[in-house]
Amino acid sequence: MSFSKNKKKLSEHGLQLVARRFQVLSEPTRLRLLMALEKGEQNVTALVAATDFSQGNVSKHLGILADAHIVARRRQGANVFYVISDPEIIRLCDLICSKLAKEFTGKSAHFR
Amino acid sequence: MSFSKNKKKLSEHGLQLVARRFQVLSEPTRLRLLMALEKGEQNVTALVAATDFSQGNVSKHLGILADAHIVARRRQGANVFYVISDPEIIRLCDLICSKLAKEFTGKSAHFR
DNA sequence: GTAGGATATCACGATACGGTAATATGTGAC
DNA sequence: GTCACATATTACCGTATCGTGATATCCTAC
Repeated sequence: MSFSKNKKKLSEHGLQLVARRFQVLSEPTRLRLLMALEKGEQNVTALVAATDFSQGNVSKHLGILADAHIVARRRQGANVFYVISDPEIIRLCDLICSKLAKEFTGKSAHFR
Repeated sequence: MSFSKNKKKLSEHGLQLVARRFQVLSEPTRLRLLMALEKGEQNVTALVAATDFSQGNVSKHLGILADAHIVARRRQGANVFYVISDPEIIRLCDLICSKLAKEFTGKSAHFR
């Protein structure tokens, strides 16, 4: 794993950054929020309604996604709107998803 | 995030599977082992020597990677050889890595 | 059979993370 | 200014995970 197109070796710090990026994507709550954001930009209240998570919890996870530059914040009056700022992340999730689907003979057992 | 090419919604269970897959990739130790395995199939002893992790720790993490079908085990006498069974995972790591590199103005600050 | 190397597993303590509930901060209407 | 709404943050607890050290299992040579 070069983790780099020019085949340079990753430093310890670089490795931790990559690991951290994966970790941000490793929580069902955050993935659910990203799925909700696929429909487009939404404020926190809408995301709370869409996911049935608590407001504080949604806000916390959105903050984590924003810190990782996966979503972007935009304040508009009293509302804060979030939007997916890195669409490639979605392709990445789809890749994992289709990969997992192939690992099951009953492919659609976990999807509907 | 459809997480599926045919745009079907992910069930709760499916979501957890995707999250778990990302979680497996979210540990520096496991990423370092994958980097070592890029050179080709190796047994546990070689991986311990290459990484300076304890033998028990290496074995544990290899087991996690094997459970996720990212690496494959092959027993040969007293030795057990591991090999990357899903090369696409490496491309995925490289993608994240180059993505991170772009987020820093001093791109090569964390790589050498 | 025994001995030794290679690998896996177990028990433990430390640390990190997620969810909840409460509280704080920010914003616009008035 | 006050009030109400929207969002962020904090403190707490429960749980999961990591690394270590010791031990157990597996395999081969003899």
